[in-house]
Order: sequence, then structure tokens, then C-alpha cells
Amino acid sequence: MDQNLIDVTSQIVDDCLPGNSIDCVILGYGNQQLKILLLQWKYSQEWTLPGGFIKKDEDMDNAAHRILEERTGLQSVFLNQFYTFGSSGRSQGNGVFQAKRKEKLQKILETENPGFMDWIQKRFITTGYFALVDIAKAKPHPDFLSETCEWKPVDNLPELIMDHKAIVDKALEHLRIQLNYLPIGISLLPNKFTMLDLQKLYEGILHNPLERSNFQRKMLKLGIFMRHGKQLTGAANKAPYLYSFDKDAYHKLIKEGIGFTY
Amino acid sequence: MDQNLIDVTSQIVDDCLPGNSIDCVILGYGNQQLKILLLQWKYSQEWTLPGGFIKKDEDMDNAAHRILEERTGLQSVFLNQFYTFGSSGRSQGNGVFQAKRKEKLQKILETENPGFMDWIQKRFITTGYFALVDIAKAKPHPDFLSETCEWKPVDNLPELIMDHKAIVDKALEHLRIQLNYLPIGISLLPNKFTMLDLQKLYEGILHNPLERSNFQRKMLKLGIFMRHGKQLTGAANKAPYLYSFDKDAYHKLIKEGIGFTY
DNA sequence: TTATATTGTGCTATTTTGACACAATAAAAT
DNA sequence: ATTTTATTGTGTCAAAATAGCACAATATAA
Repeated sequence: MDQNLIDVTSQIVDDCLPGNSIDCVILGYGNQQLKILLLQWKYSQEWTLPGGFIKKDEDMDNAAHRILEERTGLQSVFLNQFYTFGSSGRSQGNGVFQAKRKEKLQKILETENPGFMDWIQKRFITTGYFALVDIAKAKPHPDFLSETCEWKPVDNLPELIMDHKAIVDKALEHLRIQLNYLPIGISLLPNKFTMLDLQKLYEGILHNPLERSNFQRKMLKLGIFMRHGKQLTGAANKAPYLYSFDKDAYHKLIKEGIGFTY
Repeated sequence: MDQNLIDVTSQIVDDCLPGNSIDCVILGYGNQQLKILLLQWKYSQEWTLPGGFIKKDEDMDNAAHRILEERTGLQSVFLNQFYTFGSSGRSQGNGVFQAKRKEKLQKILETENPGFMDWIQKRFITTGYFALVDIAKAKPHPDFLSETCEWKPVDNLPELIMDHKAIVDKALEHLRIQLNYLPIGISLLPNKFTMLDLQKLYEGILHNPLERSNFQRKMLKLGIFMRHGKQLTGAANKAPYLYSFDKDAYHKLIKEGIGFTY
């Protein structure tokens, strides 16, 4: 049916490590909402995390960067490994193509490339990476199995296949913990943003409300921001200042860390 | 030569996932020192982390628990996955049995079970787990490749094979970060301990000195300790109180976390 | 010109931190 | 028996951080 599908799947079987995969939790921030990039499969319409496989002589980190670039066009963003999911049941017997009714996509793959189906139905251990990304700069591209590639708000996700929901939750937990000792935002926000933007981002991650005036003061005291002109939105109220990250100070602070001291 | 060696290695090849391994950074605390459990190989005398493989239908976490128990006899201690090491060079070409001069152990294995050597010389992705353990309760057992299994102080480690030093460093970094939002010690210290014991443990992990009186006050204010009698050491000075963890309060605090607030 | 909603900063009571002081004390030395 | 020694538990206190509210400034709509 689709020569390209055969080529792509054959190359995966030939070039990639069996039994290991990578899944990316790509977070972006827009409309004062935390969002995540998801793929929707052809035919079955199921939602999944963007993922992929590790080439036989490729570093796992490089594989994650490659996968991120393939889906978003973005290079060298904030990308971090956060956990490896290795329950035996996560793919074996419950795996990618084990839906109750045989899906069209599965039938096609079985017909076109049964070797790939053998390969992919084995047990997989997947390593999760999360990326923080500026939505405006990302250009979502579906992969060979998918129809669409879209941003979805994290607190209103569609149902995801397999354990992908657990992977998202673990990524968010990791991010919340990171927030306790690292400033975050330089790669999630546009170049210039207001303190309220930053606050909404933090509230989205931490999932609880913060006191506006104290939050602003506390953030500004970190000394990693530069103030610019005002943002005139056309609303009937005082206009907020725009800020950008002072990258030198930001990276210096990341090295030192902020946190509980003994 | 050693029928047992053939059996063990054959069973590994038959039963375990190829290309994935687990390495455990088992930390203990004794003599006011942070220590780590290491294995020393037969013949080559090289030092390694205790590790193992994942059975084909075994959860990765269970494999880690099994490996920990095999080496220490301990069950259900604090055991945490912290990172997965997936550089392509870490085992391929530089791998376990790729030492410059052919070692005796390698020769024996090649003779006895070449299939195992094929299997183990492929590229491996390893997942690191770290455990916090009461040295007094652990009973170190060497594995089939090793001669000894010993506690070594973390700040005076022997040279380790492959990237095992990097794995140890990453584990310690992880632990330091954990310390910023979690109380730690319940599984590293004996049931009863002094505040100075606790302080030395923290200093060992954080790798910097802490102010005694303020540390004690701050820890006690966490409300997770119970005070008992005094520890009479026979020294010519005031005897310190012994404390134990109030497990309920401890676990409650772990849920809440302690850390930077916004 | 006035009304409206939101922002930046001010104020203050309370808590936390960091640094040091010092009395209490278990055992050794005299 | 008394003094000495080293270490512990608590006290103090200034400086900094935090949490909560107050309120003037202000960009635009009414």
C-alpha cells in the first residue's frame, strides 16, 4: 500500500536497538496554559507521546534530541532525561498494537511488514525525556504513524495509550521538584514576558495558586531578569512591564541552585 | 572448569533481556563515613558496582530489588531509580571485557561459554538504582564473577570499570538534590543515633560542613524525631541524647516535602 | 472626565537564618 | 575529692526572608 511505510519500518528494525525506546514529554506554554505535544495515530485516532527508537550506535541523549527535532524542528532546547519505565506489563501483552479490536493501522502493518510487527510487539523499556519549548518556535510534524501532532493543555489531556499518562505525570512531578532548586522558564516563555505570565507558568506546574505581589518580588530578587518596556494590551488598566531572562545570571544561578539549606 | 559458571551464565543468556542492565549504588553509613558497596572481580581485581540483568518477564524495579537482596540479603529498603546511562560508547568497544590485556576471567568465560561472551559484549543500556542501607544489617555476598564484596568510603574509592565512577557521581548528585526537599536517614542510620551522627551523614552527602547547633535545631524542628536516653560513650564530656525517627511523622513530611516556596 | 481593572511598590508582624555565647555534664586527670 | 577537658543543649540577637494586606499609579473604556 505505502512503500514509504515499508521503508521506514524496515529501517527501524535494521538500525535500532530492540527493546528500548524513548518517549518525549514536550511541554510548551501559551495562552497562560501549560501544554504538551501529542500525536494522534492514523485510523485508530489514539493519542500518544512523541517517541522513537535508539540507533545501534547512537547515544541515547542524541536519540532524544533527534526525536525532538523530528517532531518540532527545534534544536538544542532544554531536554532532560527523567525516568525509565520498565514494568514488564507496560508493553508486553498490553503493548502498542494490542488493542482489543484489531485496528486498521495494525492490519496494514501486519500485511506490509510483519517483521516490524514482530520487532515492535516484544517487550520494550522506555526512557522518558522532557523538553521545555517555546510553542511559537515549534513546528509540529506528525510521524509516519500519525495523522496529527498537536498541543494539548496538560490539565485536559485526551486518553493516552499504554502507560503514557503515567509518563506524563512523572515528568510533571519531576518538573515540580526541579522548580524547588532551579529557576525555570527561559525555554518555555517567549523572549519577553510579563511577571504574570511567569506566575501562571509556575502555577501551572505547581498546580496551586501563588500570591501575586510576593511572587513578583521573590522572582525579581533572584536577579536573573532584565526589564524592558511595557506591554500595552488595550485593556482598561495599568500595563505590566515586559521582562526577559538575563542569560548569564540565569545560568550562573542554575549552577548555584536555590533551595533548602541546613 | 567450573560447571557452576557455565550454568549461571547460560541461564542469564536464556532468561534475561539482552542489552539492558541494572547497576546499584548501595550507600551505607558507618564510622561517621558514607560508604558504598563494591565488588572486586576474580583474577583481574577490578572494582565494579553490584549489578545484574532483568529477567524477560520481570519488572525492572523488581530486578533491582532482587539484585540488592542477592548482594546484601536486605529486602524492602529505600531503593530508587535515578538515571539511565545510554551512551553508545559506554559498553560497546569499551565494554566489560574489553580491557587492554586479555584477563584471565575473560579467557575462562570465552572458553567455558562463548555464547555468554557474545551476549554480554553487545551494547548495554544500564539503569542506575540507589539504595540507602544500614551497614550493620547488610550481609555482603560476592556474585559469580567476584571475589569480594566490600564497603568502601565514597570519598576514597578505588578505580572502577567502565563508567561506574560516573554512575556513582550521578547517584550522589541525585541524593544531594533529594536532600533539598526530603528528609533522609531513616534507612541509613541505625535505629538510634545522635544528632552528630545525622549531621555527619548530611555533611558526607552534601560535602560541606554544617554549623552544629543550628543544624540540630533545624532538624529537631522538623518534628520527625523522638528523643530517648543518653549515649554514654565513656568520653570525658557531656553525653548526647539518642534519637530515633518518628516513622509516621517522617512519612507524612516526605509527602509534603520541604523546600523553596514561591 | 470618570470609572475600571490590574500593576508596582510600601508596610509590618512574624518567622527563619547565621553566628556566637555559655552553662551543663560525663569522665579523665590531678 | 576536686579540677580539667571536651562536647552537648540551649540562649541570644541581629539580619534576612516571608506572608499578608494596603494603596497609589496607570492604560483604556465608559
